[in-house]
Amino acid sequence: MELTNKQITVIFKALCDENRVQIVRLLQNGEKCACRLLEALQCTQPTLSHHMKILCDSGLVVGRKEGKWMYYSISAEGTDIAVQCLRELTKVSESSGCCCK
Amino acid sequence: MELTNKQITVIFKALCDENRVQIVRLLQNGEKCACRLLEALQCTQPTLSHHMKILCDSGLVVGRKEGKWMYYSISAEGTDIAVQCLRELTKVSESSGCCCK
DNA sequence: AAAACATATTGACAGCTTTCTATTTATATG
DNA sequence: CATATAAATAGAAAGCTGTCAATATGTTTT
Repeated sequence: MELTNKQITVIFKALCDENRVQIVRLLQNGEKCACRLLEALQCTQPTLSHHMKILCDSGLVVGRKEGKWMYYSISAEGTDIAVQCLRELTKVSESSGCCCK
Repeated sequence: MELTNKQITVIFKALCDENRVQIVRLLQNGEKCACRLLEALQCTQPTLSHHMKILCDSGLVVGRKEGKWMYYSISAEGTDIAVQCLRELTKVSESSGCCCK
């Protein structure tokens, strides 16, 4: 998995905003309709729509349209990529000196 | 480990900027002096200092002062917290319906 | 076809981020 | 002690982000 610096920022930008973190928490209970999220979120519908776009762009969340409703859920694949990305990015190479370099 | 939404945003804000992602990559090879990072980074010294502050605030990076030099490295503890935080945040509860809710 | 509803898009504005130059603080050296 | 060096801070400018009101798009129902 080779991600550019730019792609990495897109993933983690999703979690840079308190409202979006809250949305992810709400989705931990399973797939939710946008209107349900809106009820829980003290913001307007366009603002929610904006946040959902950023979450979907990051890959952490996926949307599914059903009639006039939009259902969102946490993406297992997307979150696996994010976790692996974070692990690899913060992994210190074995040949690197400890604190005594 | 109970982090607030705000604390979570502070962690991931560190990785929302391409320059900071690049800095973390540079630190994968081990502890580095600020002046070394500056050489590799096409930005001014105050800008680097600003980014290092955000990285340290996130806990992903730690700084160590030695004389007039400042040495930075990836924090094993901080990155473990970040990975665990990301895992927990994106974990879907077992009782949640699949796609058929 | 018209009305109602759910969501997305547009455009505007306030506030935050990134970046720079200039300056300050702290440390080492002649 | 004066000078040089490394890093942090202050202040300002440009650009990005989050937010809203208004509007558009798409879907269902009457």
